Amino acid sequence: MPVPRGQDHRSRVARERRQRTRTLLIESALTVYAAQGLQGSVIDRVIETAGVSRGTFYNYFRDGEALLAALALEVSDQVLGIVDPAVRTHEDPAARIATGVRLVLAVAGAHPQLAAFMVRGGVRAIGRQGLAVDYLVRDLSAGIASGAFDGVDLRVAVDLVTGSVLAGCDTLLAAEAPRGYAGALAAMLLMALGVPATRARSVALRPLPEPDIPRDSLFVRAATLAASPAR
Amino acid sequence: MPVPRGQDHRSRVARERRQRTRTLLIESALTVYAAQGLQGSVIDRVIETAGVSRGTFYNYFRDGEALLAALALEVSDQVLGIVDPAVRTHEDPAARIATGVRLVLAVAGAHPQLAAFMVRGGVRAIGRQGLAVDYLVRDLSAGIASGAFDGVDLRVAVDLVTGSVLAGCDTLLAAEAPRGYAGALAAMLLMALGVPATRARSVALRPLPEPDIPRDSLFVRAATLAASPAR
Amino acid sequence: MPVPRGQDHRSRVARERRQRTRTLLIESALTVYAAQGLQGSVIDRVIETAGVSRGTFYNYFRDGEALLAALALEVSDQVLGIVDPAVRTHEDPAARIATGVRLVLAVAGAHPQLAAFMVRGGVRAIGRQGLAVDYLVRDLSAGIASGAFDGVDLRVAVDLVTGSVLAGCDTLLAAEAPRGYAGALAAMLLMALGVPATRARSVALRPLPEPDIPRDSLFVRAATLAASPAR
Amino acid sequence: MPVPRGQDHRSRVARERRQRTRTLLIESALTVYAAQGLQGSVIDRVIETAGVSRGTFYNYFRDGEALLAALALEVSDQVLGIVDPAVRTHEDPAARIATGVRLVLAVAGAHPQLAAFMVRGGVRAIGRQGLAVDYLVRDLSAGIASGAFDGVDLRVAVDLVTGSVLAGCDTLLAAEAPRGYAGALAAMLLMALGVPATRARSVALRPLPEPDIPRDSLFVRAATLAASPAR
DNA sequence: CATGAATGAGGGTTCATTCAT
DNA sequence: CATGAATGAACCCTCATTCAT
Repeated sequence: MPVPRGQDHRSRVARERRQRTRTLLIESALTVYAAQGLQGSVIDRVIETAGVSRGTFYNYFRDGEALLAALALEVSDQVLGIVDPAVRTHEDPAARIATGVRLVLAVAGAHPQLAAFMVRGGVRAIGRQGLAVDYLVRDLSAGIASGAFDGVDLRVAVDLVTGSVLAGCDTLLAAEAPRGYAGALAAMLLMALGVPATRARSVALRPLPEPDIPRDSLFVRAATLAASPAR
Repeated sequence: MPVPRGQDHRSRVARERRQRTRTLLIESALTVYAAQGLQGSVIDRVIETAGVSRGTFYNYFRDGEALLAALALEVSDQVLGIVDPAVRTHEDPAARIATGVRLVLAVAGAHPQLAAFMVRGGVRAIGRQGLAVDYLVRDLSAGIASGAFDGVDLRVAVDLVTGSVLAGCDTLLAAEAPRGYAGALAAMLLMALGVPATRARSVALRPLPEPDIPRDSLFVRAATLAASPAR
Repeated sequence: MPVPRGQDHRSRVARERRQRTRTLLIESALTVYAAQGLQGSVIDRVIETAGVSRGTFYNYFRDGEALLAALALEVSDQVLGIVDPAVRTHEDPAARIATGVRLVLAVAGAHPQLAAFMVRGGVRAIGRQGLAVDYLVRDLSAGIASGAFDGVDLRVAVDLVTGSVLAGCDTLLAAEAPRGYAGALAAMLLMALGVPATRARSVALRPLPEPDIPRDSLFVRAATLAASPAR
Repeated sequence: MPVPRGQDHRSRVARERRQRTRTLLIESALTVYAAQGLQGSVIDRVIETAGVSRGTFYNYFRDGEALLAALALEVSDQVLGIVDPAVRTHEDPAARIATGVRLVLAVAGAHPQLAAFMVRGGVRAIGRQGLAVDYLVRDLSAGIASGAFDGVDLRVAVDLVTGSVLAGCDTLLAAEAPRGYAGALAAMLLMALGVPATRARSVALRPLPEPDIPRDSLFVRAATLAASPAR
């Protein structure tokens, strides 16, 4: 009669539980930040949404800022996880930019919480140093170097793209985006970068594969949570 | 029924004083919002900066929100007062857009408090309904109607311009803007709108008259206040 | 018809009110510290005792520590104000020490809150640097220099006196002090300092003037407060 | 009905382990109390220092108070175990008092954790009822009865001795004690008790055997623990 | 109208203790 | 018995707003 390796088993179970609670808190945080931005009683609402006690929160995050940082990191990770693989299927810098922009807007459109998080100050949290900007810089630089984006200043281009996408999220959130909004925005960005109109439109409007959002992604789970808070 | 002169005089003086205090509070508010956004003890700092008592504040504004609204209105007014006259000197929609964008960035660059206010949430306060957007819509619509901006969706164009300018303010604020930043941004926006590159650059890089910022404008006075708070 | 100097009057009234509240808080603090020492919910009880709101407390003291510091200073001041004048009526170091010790114990005996405050940690707050110790050092040094306290180490003597007095306060607080307790303690301290027994006793047991405790002293008012908290 | 040996063995081993953990917790408690008094997260630090889980702690002590009580008892026991044997080698009450005082200070000097524990409130925990005071009373009473301490009030004498020793610990802790501090203090105490100066000094300054502090005493082990917490 | 003391709801954080595994 | 996640009461502190003078 084999004895279960109690030690191992116990600690594994504990570790898993810990991870689950941490994730739950981050999901709740997305829900809360999306709903009310950075102001007000963040922690209170997070724990209520998560169905967890006040003390538990502080067992996982030193304070609200730490939570926001963790959330920003997670959001950044997951968005990139969805967007970058599709971006990488292209060699052409213009196609990469267009794909990235369109996919980000697609995800934001499908997950209003993400759009809201970005618009309501989350982007500040991710910051200029955010990974997403690194990827954008990567593709813009390649285009500039290859002559595809002739005479373009990197800094200006980054602001153009990030600023437009953020404003786009706001529009998506307000449900005021016309059909083909994302494609049109991407096309205009390419034109701004010097891509001829015809090509810009053909690249930016070509069919886009559905973004592959995992069933248990942060965004999906947070949406569920928003619909029916734990407890 | 003749009003005694004394009466008249007294009430005029009183009205002027009232107006001065109100203006002082709005200037202080700009200083404070620019310095710390919406977090922390806003009103405390406003009255300290203005050198005015707590009670006085509430004699002029019902609450903090009312102050923010008044500030947003004032900022919007003054920016337009500086920018629109210069914009109106042009008939050409492209020139109008470029001039507007460049001047807004010039003012923001010259007055970090304005840039900070916009970036730190002031834009939310001004809102989409803000006058500035109306003017932008006016010029974009004209360009679309005239065929200058061919195949452009108004909504997308608005987002592109406003988003880029806002991101630009952030860059200016971080003092990371290269020389010619505003012109380059304007040129790219024109290209995005379908203006051919050569023309876009010639329009967007042509010499710009110094923005005419009145000596006693909100921005100038707020800067003074930031340097040496009243009292 | 003379106009009241409104400005002056108003600000004077305000200043007086401010002072009164501050004093009230310090009195309440003495009551509270005496009752429960340094542990537990100090601020809550202070404001309840003072009949004042939470916010008011923080308008006067940055935190509990600042309150304790102010209280310690005040206690130190007032005890010395009562004790030192009587001490100074003597030239003889032995008489000075004996008078000081007896008076401190007399005040502590008459005002259990003072005794409790010292025993419950207030002395830590006053600290070794407290003024009282300075005065003690002054008199001990004089005695050592004059040869009255022959072969005595200052540091050791300070500890002997302060330690004994503190222990004495504890005994007074427990109401276990026999008649003549303070005099007997003072006599033993003089003997420890090398004063011959007969003289020590004659000096330490000679009639002592009643300590002159002002009607509105901290101790008297705190006692009133303890009996019937404001509101 | 013979008990199987295995049973016996197992339970003995278990009992010993239990005892070891309990001791470890008490040692950790000394370390913690010495370092920070009663403020802050006592239990957290105790279990961290002991390298033991939260739950384990509560298997050994009902609550924090029970731990403090156990610690106080243990400290008291061990100090007396070191001091009393040496005291008992003397018949003379004066020698007994002097030896006791000097040894307590010697142990406190050698083990700052002990000094800190006593000063930081441990004495309150040990309380007047503490064994040490019983032993002091024993020797003082004998001296009074024998006429060696003529005209001395027991209560006053107890306060004098305990108060001075406690103040002495504070001085030792601050590392401000001059050479010969303990002897000088003891001599003054004897003089306070009526012992003539010459005799007091000869008794209190005579060579003192090194206190015999067992290698595995609470103090030694706690010091080790402070240097390198378990785990 | 100006003043500034007072208010108290609101939000943040800690830590002794419990309990399922 | 050991473990450590979860708990929540108890505190601490802030700041927009009111109101008597």
